[in-house]
Amino acid sequence: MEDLIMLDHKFVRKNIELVKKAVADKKESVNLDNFLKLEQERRLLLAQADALKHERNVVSKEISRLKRSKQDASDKISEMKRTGEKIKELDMDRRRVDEEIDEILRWTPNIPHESVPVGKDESDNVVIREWGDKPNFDFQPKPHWEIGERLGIMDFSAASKIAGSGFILTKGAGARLERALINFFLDTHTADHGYTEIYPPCLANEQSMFGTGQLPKLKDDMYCLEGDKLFLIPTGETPITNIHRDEILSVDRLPIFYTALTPCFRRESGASGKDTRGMARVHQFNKVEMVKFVRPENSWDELERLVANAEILLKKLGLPYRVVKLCTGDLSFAGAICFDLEIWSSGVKRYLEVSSCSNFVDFQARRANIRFRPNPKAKPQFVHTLNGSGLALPRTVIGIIENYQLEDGRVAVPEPLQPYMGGLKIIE
RNA sequence: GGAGAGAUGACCGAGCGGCUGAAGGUGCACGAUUGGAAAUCGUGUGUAGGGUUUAUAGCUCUACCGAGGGUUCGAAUCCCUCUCUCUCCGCCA
Repeated sequence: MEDLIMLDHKFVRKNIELVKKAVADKKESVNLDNFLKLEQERRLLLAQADALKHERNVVSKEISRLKRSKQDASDKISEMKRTGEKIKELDMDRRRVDEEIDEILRWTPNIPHESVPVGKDESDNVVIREWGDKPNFDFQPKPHWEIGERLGIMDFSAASKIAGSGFILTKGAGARLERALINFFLDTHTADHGYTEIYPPCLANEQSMFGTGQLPKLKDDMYCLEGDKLFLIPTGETPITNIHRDEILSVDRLPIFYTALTPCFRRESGASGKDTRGMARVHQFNKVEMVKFVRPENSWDELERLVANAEILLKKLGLPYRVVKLCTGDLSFAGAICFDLEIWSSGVKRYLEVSSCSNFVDFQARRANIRFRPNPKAKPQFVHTLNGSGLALPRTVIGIIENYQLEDGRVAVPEPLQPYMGGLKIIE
């Protein structure tokens, strides 16, 4: 993979103002003026080296001809020896410049879609729509950790004994509730929405992490096995999207829809002190992810359907939620646009993000080199990739426990989950 | 973990210092044949970067035979390192 493609050179060069704006709006810091300078230098070095290589190719053929007819070629050989050294120098210079350019491009984020509101952080996100009513209790609703510990279905002290703070342990009906949700989600996506279920590796190498855009920016947010150069995946998006890395997909295979349950590992290093109680923000959690590979012209429609595929789960579960469009400052490095689904949870009295649905357009496809051929004669083109959670588990569990809690501390099981819980209607 | 074999274009597979951007086949596209199809025959068919250009057209140059480095006037071919795959042995859920 010597030639990793981020945003491509030409595009950045020709759309420098657009890229600069994206960098500023996403609050990244990338020196794009330096890019222009280096890019120019690169082209110059390349032209010089190419000219010399051309000469070498021509003369080498001549040497071969002379030798075959038993003629002397020694002055041509010594001339080419010098040319070879010159080429080596130019190539080395160019490689140095390439490395600097790539470093800049590696840190250049995807360009937000024009419809994305410019804003500094989550306070500038825009609520698109809301669904369902927040439950009305005639008692004081409790947070999930109180309910969970009293019912004996969550054990936070055991989890921290085993691994440390920020880890969770569920048991009995609590563990089963999560498993029920997982099955409900996967069954719905595979049976109703046309996704193929995958179970991928949950460790991934550097290249995969780069492909989906976690590297280089999020290096410190991930768990890394130094000795093996592997990362624990922070999301299922990483292994699933990388299934087709470095492939040219035949057009009749598109669109491809995958869904997968994976654990997600996050160091949450910048988040200490936030949501420390309970299971709203933890180092390891399960998530069912949906990933799509589509033709570019379809990706906006596919995004709408992706969001709908996640929303239907919340509707079926009867969890009140809102759909939020992220502003530029809250949008991920790789995203062109992103809708978050946030459920209202009565105990913590907050909206909790349970899904993020993004269109990456061709950004991940470039980095991971995932292409398709629109027709047999056409040049390969980058696909568009999308992904969204459907859904993140611990927070959905929170929503159910807190919104379905009863005054006596028991918890009702939403109807669609009951078959997955062996008919259980109430957790007590 | 030990021993061996291998990695070549969309795919399969030859080549093992110059005449190879790469034989042959499959697939695909176009054409011929057919009432239509199959079969057959013919032609074509890689990717990326630079230059030129209104152009992702054309022309031209360069690079690419797992990745990185080296030897050489010249490397798919020789040498070194790494990664991955397969076979056998050992070990283990």
